Amino acid sequence: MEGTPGNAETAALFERIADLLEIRGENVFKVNAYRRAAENILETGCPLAEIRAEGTLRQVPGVGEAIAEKIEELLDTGRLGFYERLREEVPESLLELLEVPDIGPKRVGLVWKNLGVTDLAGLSAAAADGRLKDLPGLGAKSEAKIRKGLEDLASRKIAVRTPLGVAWELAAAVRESLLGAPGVERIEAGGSLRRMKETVGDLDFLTAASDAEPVMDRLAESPLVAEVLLRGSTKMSVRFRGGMQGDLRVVERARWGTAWQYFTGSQAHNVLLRELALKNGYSLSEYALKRTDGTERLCAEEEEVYRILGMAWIPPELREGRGEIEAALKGGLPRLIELADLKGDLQSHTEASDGRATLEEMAEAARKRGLRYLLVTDHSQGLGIAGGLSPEALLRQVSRIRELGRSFGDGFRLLSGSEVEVHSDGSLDFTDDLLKEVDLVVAAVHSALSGDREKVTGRFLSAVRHPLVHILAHPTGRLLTGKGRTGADADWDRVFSEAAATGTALEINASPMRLDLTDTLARRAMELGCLFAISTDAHAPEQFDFAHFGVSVAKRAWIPPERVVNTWEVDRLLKWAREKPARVADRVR
DNA sequence: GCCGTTTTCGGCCCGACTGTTTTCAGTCG
Repeated sequence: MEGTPGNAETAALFERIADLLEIRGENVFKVNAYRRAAENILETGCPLAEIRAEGTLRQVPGVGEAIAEKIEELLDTGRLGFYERLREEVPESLLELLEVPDIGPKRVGLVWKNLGVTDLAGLSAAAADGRLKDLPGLGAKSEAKIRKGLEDLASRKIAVRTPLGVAWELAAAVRESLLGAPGVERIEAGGSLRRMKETVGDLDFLTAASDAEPVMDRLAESPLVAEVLLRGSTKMSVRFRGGMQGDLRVVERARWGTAWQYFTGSQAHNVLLRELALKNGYSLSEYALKRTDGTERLCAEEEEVYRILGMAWIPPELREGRGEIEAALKGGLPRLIELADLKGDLQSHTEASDGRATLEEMAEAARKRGLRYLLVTDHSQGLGIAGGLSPEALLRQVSRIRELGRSFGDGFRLLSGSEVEVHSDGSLDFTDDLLKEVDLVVAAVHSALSGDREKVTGRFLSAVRHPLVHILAHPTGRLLTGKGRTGADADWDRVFSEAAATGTALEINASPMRLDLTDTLARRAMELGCLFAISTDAHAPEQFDFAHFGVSVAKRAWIPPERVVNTWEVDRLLKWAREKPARVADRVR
């Protein structure tokens, strides 16, 4: 590990410690304490170093005396003695065994201590030799399942996590195919898909039906399904073609509320809610709120579950155990942004650069969706791979947009803009004189994102401080699809603080391949007082449909509508844009 | 290891499914 670890690295380290302790056979509550601390550290947007400087480490939920000391050691030295001693005792290569289906920490400990297995190759050999079936608690069937699990893992049939956009489409197709099954009253997807997490582990479907068998049969026979993994009387698991796993649960309609609440998660949210239920004299499960005397209160809708526990219904995007229950109990849930709040879109491309449709087609598509304005932001010349516009081409487009602008009778406004490249020295790809010709400027860093942290941060800072830059496009540059691309490692607290001070909006790019800013970074930016722009980055008319993904990121970041500049009327938006130079001047003074 | 509007000690969410089992452990969510 180089330098001081960030929150994500620290959380990952505590997760590893939890796994290693569990394999060793440590008390499960102690193990869970590390996991809970890891979760909360990961969800905290504020860097641990800063929390420590404020002396409030112990106020992070799940961080007590022992874990706080470990965090301090990590921050001071970049190392953790406790972890280094632990890994000497428990081989770290054992962690890869946890990826195998039907293998958990107990069985890893079992094969390690009894057979001397320390990695996947060793487990494969033991399974092939028939040495697993003689272990206590295992038999021939378990050995066969493990052998199959190892094969599936090796042939990559098992998907890790799937980008939200991909999972979304599969879920819609599955839901559609199950809706017509006999006896089905309602069917919805829950889990991380409903919470709109940027990647989805598996698809969770909940069905209200008088009879579970027909809908299970329907799923089992679906052409989308590659394999049925298990099937009981109310629960079934499948693997879809492509590798995603899916779970189907069937409940009575009268129990829908508790079931959907449970099936939506997150696990951390559910645990907290169930603990709260216990304090109120209830045991909460997917079936009911049960009094200690055994009587049940059924909830047909989620609202009732939350109401009985003394709070308003919590939007799924907030259910991550990040303080939403405390806020709801105090009546302090934020007013979240909704899709209908968006009045315009502030990043779009036409065939002039790398888009697939004309200016007119894009404008028409935006107008049809009820938007009041659209900012056209074709790439600047420096991004040759995307057919960036020359200064002359941009000027031609600006005058064309002004002409077209008069043709919309209903007040729809087509705005001229540019997605201008930020060079490696922090300068922009177009001159100030040219940029003054457009209504709004979106600045983007597309190259050398993985460079030196200080240098990368400097580029973002120059972009944000520029008097003519209004929005910072897809700030981290990460990509979720294909091989993916990790986002830039910058000092985001500095970038966000500067954006807040200069009134520069940070883009939440709604394209499902980007979702950038991420929810946690957006929440940190929110705390630091930033403005945002939720933009689809549409390269074709149908891509305006991406907007709801961006809205969900904003919800997950607890962002209210007034912080999002494209919820504003166009006049206010343009006034804000014109005042950027004055804000920068004030900042420097 | 964490935590407290009954607790600074003694708890720590709840259940389905499978396989190995004479009553339950392990995995998963």
